[in-house]
Amino acid sequence: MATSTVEDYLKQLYLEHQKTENALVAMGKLADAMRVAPGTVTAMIKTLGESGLVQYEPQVGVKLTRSGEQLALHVLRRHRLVELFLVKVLELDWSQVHEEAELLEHAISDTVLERIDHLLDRPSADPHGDPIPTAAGRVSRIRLVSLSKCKTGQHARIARVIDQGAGFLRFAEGRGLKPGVEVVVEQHDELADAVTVQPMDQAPVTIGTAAAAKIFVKAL
Amino acid sequence: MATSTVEDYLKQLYLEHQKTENALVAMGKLADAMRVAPGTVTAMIKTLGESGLVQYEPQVGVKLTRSGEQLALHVLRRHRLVELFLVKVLELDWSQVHEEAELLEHAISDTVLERIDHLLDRPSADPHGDPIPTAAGRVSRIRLVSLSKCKTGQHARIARVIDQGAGFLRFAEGRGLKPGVEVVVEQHDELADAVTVQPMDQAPVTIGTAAAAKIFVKAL
DNA sequence: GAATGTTTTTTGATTAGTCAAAAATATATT
DNA sequence: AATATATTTTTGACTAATCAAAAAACATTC
Repeated sequence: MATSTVEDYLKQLYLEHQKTENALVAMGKLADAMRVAPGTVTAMIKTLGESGLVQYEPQVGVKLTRSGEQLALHVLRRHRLVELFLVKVLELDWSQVHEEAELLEHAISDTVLERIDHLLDRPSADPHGDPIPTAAGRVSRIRLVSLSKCKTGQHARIARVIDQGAGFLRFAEGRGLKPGVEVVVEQHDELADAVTVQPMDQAPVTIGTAAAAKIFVKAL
Repeated sequence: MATSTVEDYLKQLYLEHQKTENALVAMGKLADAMRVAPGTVTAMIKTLGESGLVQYEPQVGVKLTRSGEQLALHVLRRHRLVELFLVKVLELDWSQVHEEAELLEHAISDTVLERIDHLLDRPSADPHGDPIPTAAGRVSRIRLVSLSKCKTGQHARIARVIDQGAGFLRFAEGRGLKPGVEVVVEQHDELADAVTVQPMDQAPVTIGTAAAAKIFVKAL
């Protein structure tokens, strides 16, 4: 059985790998993500390499093997199902659930996970719009477009918000910017580095492109 | 913050202390309960003593201090609320929930615990009838009588089953012997070492006094 | 291409939790 | 009481995960 520390390394490695478009993940990046000293990562990655969970290229970086990826996806599945469960059943705020799920993801058995999945009617995304891997370890890879790339006049539906920070999430929710909401891009001004969107039945909001880049939509 | 190992020692110490009618708990007993070598317990108890969580009498035994007890009760509260939650909301079988709760009890935040408590409408007992300590660390101490002490003809309601083993619990459930069920003691034969009870609307069951001793009732 | 800076690895140490086996202590039995 | 048995403590060792700081490797810049 993988310890919860190992599960965290694999999960974080998976997420970094995604972020950097499938390149090897640098040790420093992983150290930051894990909030751990660089030397600790080197040591850990070596042992994960010996267990066949990662492929390690000294001085270059590291990536998951297939079995490491399967394990990472299983952790991610638990994390995301738990998040949705916390929002839907226990009515926590979406800005809180990431932290809670960080703990619970290591303590949920397959039996309980299956019950949650069933209760939520086999959902495919968590409250932030992040896809929930299947029990078999498959992830739907729908291509979405970032709000920061939308043209003026675009009509779309928010599908995903990529920021687990409570601050940003509370802000977004307060302005009506959460998954499921329909929006119209009122104005995208490259020079002003800003996007103005109008969520359905809400006041228009203007946000910088850095913030807009964290919100992904599906064109309508 | 107490590690989950420390939480387990405190919880087990509390339970053993109950079992042995408030005597100091012998190191060997704790070692058995924790499924750990005796020397390990000695070492652990010493450090718990230094943290002021237990009072340790070398060569004699150990018991919780007030602050250790408060912590133990908080763990027990999580454990029992989780058990009830698993049965009521996720519809697990009462014979499974103890094992699951062993894991989850260390991963539930106060926020989540409060939501569960609210959802279940501030329950006072878990699926086995074990009392759920309040958030302030108070436990209701209702005195119940064991089925093994009941006289022939006694009419009573099952209130608690003290055995976390899946085997016994499945057996008991199959025979209608679970908390809430009304029973009549058809016959208590001291010489035969057996008790025959008839659960409401079920066939009568005859069980040995050792088994009957694990079932507690409230006289009606 | 030598000097400077950044990243990664190595080294030596630390903490929590554990075990096996030896030593000490307490309890029972003749 | 003297011996045998059981329990507890001590000792030395191990694993997983971590850090700080020195060393090595790589990258950048003048």
